[in-house]
Amino acid sequence: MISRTSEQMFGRAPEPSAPNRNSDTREGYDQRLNHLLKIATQIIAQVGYDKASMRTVAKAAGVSLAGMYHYFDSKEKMLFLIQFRTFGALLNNLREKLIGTEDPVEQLRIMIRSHVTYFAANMAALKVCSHELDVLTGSGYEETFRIRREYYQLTRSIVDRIFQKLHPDSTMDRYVATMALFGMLNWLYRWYKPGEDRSPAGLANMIMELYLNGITGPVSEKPPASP
Amino acid sequence: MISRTSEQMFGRAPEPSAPNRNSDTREGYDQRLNHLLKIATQIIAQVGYDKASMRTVAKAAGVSLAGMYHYFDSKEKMLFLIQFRTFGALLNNLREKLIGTEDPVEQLRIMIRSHVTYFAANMAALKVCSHELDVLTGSGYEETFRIRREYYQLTRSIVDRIFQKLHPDSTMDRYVATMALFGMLNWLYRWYKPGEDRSPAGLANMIMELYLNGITGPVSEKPPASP
DNA sequence: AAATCTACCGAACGAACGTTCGAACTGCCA
DNA sequence: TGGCAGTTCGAACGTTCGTTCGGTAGATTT
Repeated sequence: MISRTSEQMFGRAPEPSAPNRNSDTREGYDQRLNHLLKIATQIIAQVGYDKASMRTVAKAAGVSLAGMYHYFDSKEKMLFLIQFRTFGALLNNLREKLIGTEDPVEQLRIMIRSHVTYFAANMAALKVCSHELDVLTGSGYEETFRIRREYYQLTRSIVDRIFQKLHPDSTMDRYVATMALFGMLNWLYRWYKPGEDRSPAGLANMIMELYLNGITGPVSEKPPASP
Repeated sequence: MISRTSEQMFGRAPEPSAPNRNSDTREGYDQRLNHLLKIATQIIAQVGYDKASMRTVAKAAGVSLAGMYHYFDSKEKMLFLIQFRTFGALLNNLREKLIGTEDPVEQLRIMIRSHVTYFAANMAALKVCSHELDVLTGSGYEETFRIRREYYQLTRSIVDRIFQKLHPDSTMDRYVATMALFGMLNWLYRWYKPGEDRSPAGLANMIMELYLNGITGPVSEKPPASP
């Protein structure tokens, strides 16, 4: 495979400086790459990274086995692309939605709603991200880890400010409190099945209520109804 | 392997009816089996089920590759034994500790403390149980699933009674509430590292507080200090 | 002493895996 | 028209895997 690291990372190929070659080629390439990644994501989510062979993915995508290696240096790089894009989108999503809100409790609501919504819309990708967290090695691992750490720190800073505001003297370990939230969220892929009776928006509201008030606390006023 | 299903499942060999053969043989067998399971648990927890080859486990345990199959029908049966024993111990543990307590909130405290304590004492085994949940197939899967379901239903009934007592009109989905708790608990293996500053008992107390009161709720009175 | 049983092992088998190689086919520019 | 770069593929290579087979050593039973 030709070196095109930065394009692969983001799935973009603006490349404004290069001689403006016919964009059909590049667009076709990216479209095909996205298709392969999508299929690979579904299969890895279903059977796990180790049992998802390149042969299986190739067959499901309608490509020869060797053809896969035109798009991916290796199987691990393929997983890297899935995780890098998903984590990146998750982080960007959250950053955008947080703009303009200062109240930390409201920020936390936004964070939970944002995460659950993205999860519900990309269940396979987030399952791969949650379940195959430590498969990557070397620089691939470090690169995804960097995004995850930013996502964590963003959330952690919100949790910190909530405690600072409401319970400045609490001995609660804020690391534990943040990880408990991620536990609720990252475990979703194990049990959540979308259905009429349990919409993503309703799920997000319940997790918000649980994390903010607990199960013995006061029932919070109903948040603005969402469809 | 000779059929000895029930003994293997529980690691016991009472066998009172059989002619009382020299128990050294049986005890030696069970001891060796436990040793192999312990090593296998550590390795699977470290590298995952798929990448933990029978060769690696055999070498680490000081047994030949073929020797492993004197104790296990197959690699999958080996994993089954690990999960079956761990889930079984977890469930029995909880049932015992729940005896004599009626207040559902206190019962939930016991459940969380029991789970976290067992987790801290058997981190590798519980990691294998949380992470390789859907590796087993057929009857092996169903058998472990049965225990997990009992563990869930026991917890769920406690959650139900708490809502019934404190918030009988709440629209909170109790399934979601129960799964959120399991999310907090089952995600522990991803981040918790034992240390002086974060003891298992302290961790259990924090999770209790988070799940009961949330992060905006009232700071609950300090529970009886534990060392 | 002979027969039986348990515990264990070296060596091999067949399958599946990730990856590579050389050759086709395509469309584009000189 | 010729050549070049991008794309795809069949076939193979080397490795690793779970599992099996035949056999040995020692203890126990007959």
